[in-house]
Amino acid sequence: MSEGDVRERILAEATRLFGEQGYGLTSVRDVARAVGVTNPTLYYHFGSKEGLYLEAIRVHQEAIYDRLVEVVNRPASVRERIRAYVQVQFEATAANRSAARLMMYANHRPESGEPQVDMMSVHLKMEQLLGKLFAEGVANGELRPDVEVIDGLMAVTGPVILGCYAVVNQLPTPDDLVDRIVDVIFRGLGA
Amino acid sequence: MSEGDVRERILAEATRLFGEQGYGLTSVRDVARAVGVTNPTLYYHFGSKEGLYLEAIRVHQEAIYDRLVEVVNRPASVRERIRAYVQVQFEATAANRSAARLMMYANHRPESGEPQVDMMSVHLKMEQLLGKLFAEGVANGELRPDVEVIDGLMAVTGPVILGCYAVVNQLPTPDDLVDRIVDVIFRGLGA
Amino acid sequence: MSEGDVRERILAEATRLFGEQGYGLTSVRDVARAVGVTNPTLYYHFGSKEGLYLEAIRVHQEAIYDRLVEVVNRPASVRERIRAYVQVQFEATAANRSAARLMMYANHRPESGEPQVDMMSVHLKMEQLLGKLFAEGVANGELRPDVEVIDGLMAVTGPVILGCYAVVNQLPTPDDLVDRIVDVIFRGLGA
Amino acid sequence: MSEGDVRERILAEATRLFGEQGYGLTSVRDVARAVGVTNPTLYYHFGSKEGLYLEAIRVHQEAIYDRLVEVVNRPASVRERIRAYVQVQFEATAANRSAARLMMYANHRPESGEPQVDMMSVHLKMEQLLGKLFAEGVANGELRPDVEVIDGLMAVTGPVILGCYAVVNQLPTPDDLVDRIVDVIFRGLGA
DNA sequence: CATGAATGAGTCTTCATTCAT
DNA sequence: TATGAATGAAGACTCATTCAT
Repeated sequence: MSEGDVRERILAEATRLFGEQGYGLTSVRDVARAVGVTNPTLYYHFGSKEGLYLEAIRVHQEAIYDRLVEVVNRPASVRERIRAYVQVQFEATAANRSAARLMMYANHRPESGEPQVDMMSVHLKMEQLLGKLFAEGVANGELRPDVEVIDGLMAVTGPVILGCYAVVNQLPTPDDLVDRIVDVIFRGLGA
Repeated sequence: MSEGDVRERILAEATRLFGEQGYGLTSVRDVARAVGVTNPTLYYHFGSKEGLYLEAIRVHQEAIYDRLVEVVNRPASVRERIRAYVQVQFEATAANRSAARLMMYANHRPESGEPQVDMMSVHLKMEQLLGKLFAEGVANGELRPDVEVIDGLMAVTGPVILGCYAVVNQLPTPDDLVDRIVDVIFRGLGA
Repeated sequence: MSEGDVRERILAEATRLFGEQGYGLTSVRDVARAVGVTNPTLYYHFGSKEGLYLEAIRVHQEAIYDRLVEVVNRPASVRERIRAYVQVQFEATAANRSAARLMMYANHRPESGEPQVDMMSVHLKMEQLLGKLFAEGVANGELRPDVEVIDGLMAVTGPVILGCYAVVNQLPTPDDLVDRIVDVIFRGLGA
Repeated sequence: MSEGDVRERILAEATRLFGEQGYGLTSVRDVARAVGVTNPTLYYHFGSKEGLYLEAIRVHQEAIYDRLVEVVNRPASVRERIRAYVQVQFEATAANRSAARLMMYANHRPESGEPQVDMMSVHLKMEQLLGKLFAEGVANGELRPDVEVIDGLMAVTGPVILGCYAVVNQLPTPDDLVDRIVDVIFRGLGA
């Protein structure tokens, strides 16, 4: 029907269904039916169920990573950039809950039986991104001089995951969640 | 037949396999074979695949929650108890990686197609646990007076999840991880 | 619980369930659960599912045949006895729809795969019963002299089956159904 | 593969097996094996075991009803048409005993547990068919003026069922069965 | 590009039955 | 008498995948 965007529509439905139901419980026919094409059409475009799954993940991984890179390289204070880093992830999650759920799903995938997604390399890339930011912060005095990458990861990525979890599952979140998180990241809880 | 209650052995193998492979890709026969019983025996004891899954989760939820309650009610400073709270979760994770993986899996489950596990109620109970701790800390001056529950959750639970993720996936973690986390929780990253 | 009538209660529930659901779709556990005993108890009393089925049928076959014998041997006109013969079957059907359904079910059983119930011998016995009645009628001038058994069977048993079918399935039937049937049996439809 | 439409061959074997063994004791695999195709092929064409069963019944219901309509609308006396009505049913039964057995089976089905076949609507349609015939007969003086539909049904359908039962089960029947039945229908048994 | 038809392997689940207690 | 626990066999059904068209 609609020109050559069949591929895109398959990816969109696959993202939605893999995210909603998981890999094992989403059948190739589920996806085909949702798109309105027949079964072999999917195989024509993606080769296998696994290929479709991996491609759906890859597309979204790439999209969000690109946005994070852009944010981290902005000319702004480290605090402002950390804030933007958190915000971008929340916004991306809210904008496409299915895709976000799929990423979470892939991250916490079982250690066998499902397609092995290369989440580690993207984690490392994001770690490098944050690491650079922390180093800048330490250098320009915005951060404590003894802050190491591991500390920053715990302080920043932990709350991000929690927040995304809440958004994906539509749990109530305060309006000023991002500011609260940044505040805690910088000041801690201690008196 | 062999030693050990059959029911317990089924639960143990189910925990392992559901954790390793996920719900959808673990077959009832997988579990039965691992235990060394036949298929209907599982149905005799748990009624269905879903019943087995839910029971496996329930048992471990309960076990860890009980330990957390004990730790939070100890006579010690809030800082020490937060430290113990974090440590208990890491230890439990390391002690039974399969069960921990299963809990993570259930937490990040797809929103349909798999058994609906009541993770929310246990989350709320743990939130209350931490909330009480934070209130104590604010009252006795260990915590900043403006700390609210949401802040504490982000600061504490976020790093806990990240750490458990690392332990479950056997990623390298520093020996002093718990101390680093507590330090960041209390002092933040800011200069 | 209740003394020695366990056997009777099993038979009653078996009759009901076999009648309602058929042999193939009624499980031994269905019956056991309905009675409130465990599975092996049924085996203790009846040896097998097939034994239970056959016994349930036998009991009801016997009961209705005895009543028919009694009716046919009454000192009355042939017409009155045919009327009673029809009425007894309708009454027995209405009194225990489950049992009646079971008898119908057994009669129209598939020719393989289910326990072979000896319906033929009871049919023959009832044929003899009616045959005697018809002979009497021919002899005493109540029936046409050329009436043979086959004619009588068609005229009498056909409507009886139809009527029982209606009663079992709770279809509406006229109040004077029996009289109408007897009238048609004797006078036919022709002008 | 082999000649003949696969769908038709499945229907034929399904009719035979459901008729011979009943619904509950006929497995999908039985049918597939008899046709020489694999299990999912049946699902591809009929969606479910129930769908196959209902379709098999529907096809034969339709076929016989069409023939009865044709017979009843012939230009002939009411008696001749009733004779043809009876004969058609016997012939159809003898021509395809499996299908006839299936129709009987479906008619006397248990009231739960098996697919609900809509036998009632076809019964009503046949009742209308006969009703029209009876009304004609009363109008043109072939039938007694006080004959109502219920009388006719009992007199005609009863013997038809008995006769079909005999044919299906290959019991001995006299050569002039149809004439005997018509004779009894019109003249009754009475002197 | 796309499909209608087909399949081998596997899914969860239930069955009638048994046996030590 | 009755049961708790277990089983081998079979049930209906779905899966990812293929191939001729």
